[in-house]
Amino acid sequence: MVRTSNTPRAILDLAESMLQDKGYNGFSYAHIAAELGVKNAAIHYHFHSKEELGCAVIQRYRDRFQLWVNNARVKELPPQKKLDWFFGIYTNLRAAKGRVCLAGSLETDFNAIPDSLREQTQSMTREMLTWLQTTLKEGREVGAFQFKGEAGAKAALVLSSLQGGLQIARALGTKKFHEVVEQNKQDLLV
Amino acid sequence: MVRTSNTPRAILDLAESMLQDKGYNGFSYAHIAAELGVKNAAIHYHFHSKEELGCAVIQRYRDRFQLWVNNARVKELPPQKKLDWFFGIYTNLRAAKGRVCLAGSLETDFNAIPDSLREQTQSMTREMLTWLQTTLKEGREVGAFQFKGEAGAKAALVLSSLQGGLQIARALGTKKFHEVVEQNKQDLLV
DNA sequence: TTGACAACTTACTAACTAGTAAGTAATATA
DNA sequence: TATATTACTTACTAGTTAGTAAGTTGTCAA
Repeated sequence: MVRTSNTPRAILDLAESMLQDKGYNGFSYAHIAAELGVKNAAIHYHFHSKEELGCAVIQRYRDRFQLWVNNARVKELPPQKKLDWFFGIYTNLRAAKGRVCLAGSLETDFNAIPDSLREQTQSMTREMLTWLQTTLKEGREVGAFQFKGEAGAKAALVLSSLQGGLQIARALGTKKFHEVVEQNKQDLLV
Repeated sequence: MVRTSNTPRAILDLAESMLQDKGYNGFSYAHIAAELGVKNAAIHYHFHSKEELGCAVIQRYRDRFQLWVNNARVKELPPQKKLDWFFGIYTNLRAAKGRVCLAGSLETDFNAIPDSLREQTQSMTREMLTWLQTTLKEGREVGAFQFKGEAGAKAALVLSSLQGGLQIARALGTKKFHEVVEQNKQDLLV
């Protein structure tokens, strides 16, 4: 058979966007199959179970994130630029049909998803929070940021607000999300 | 038949806690019926459809919130006490088996719920945000709070972070939620 | 040219979903 | 005491869910 397209990747792309759009219990194999123009069983051929597919989506996201933050050029960026990039992830999600972040979607469905997805979600969230904490800490040390208390707590506040901001924007519009981003920046301003 | 209990209320209580636990697509009439020790159809007798039940849950929540914020005694509380009460809503949710707030749950499932629920969610979120904005504004005017920019934007940041904080705590533990609350307080400190 | 293999489709299952129609039993009211 | 009403149960439906088993077809390597 001619392999004109990368089906597993197309499935992952769709699963990721559907997770961000409707949540883990809001989409099915049938939805993915229909969108891709194949049959239900074709999805099962590439991803044995929905649980496996979900895990693969998060794993790919984690890999993408680590690849970026470990990139040599990125590491040399000034703290403000790093933070701008991070905020940009969420701004892009909001621009893409009002998606929410993977972490927010999976944590909200936390008690309705398989164990392995919970563990993946935990790792993903920890990795993002750790990076943000380090970036804020370094930023304050070089005088780029200003905030009271510990970097870990400020990172938790910033991450929570971005995650919640995407959700609130669904009810009250994109303007609310931008207010959250701008207020975060203003609060960090030296 | 003996009416020893208030079934509609028991259904609303269960539906609310299940919404906060598993999301709109994570619970069914069968779950509620089983928990209540009645049959599926008994739930339909009191709430014609799941959509109607969902709306009733949010409406009751909105009524409760408005009753509190419009209470004469509450209105005379100093801004810090008002804010402490508001934070307490979320702290109590976290303590109750790690529930998330209704707004966060419904906004995350926003594209997978009926229209009427979207409208209810919108109203609920607007009402909470409006109250928070007013409280922050008045608090700054009397010198109880300090923050840069407009009260609306700061309110959006605080509300987003509480909502997101409950979710992140599911993955990383209650400590993360408390960090979010304390950082919010510290950032508002005069 | 043959045979292995990848990437599917067809056809199915068991469990669950919201929702309905008709029947039943206890209680309140006339 | 008769009747109406409330609060259910029993029994069902049509649609959807994840998942499986067996068959099909195009491609490529030996």
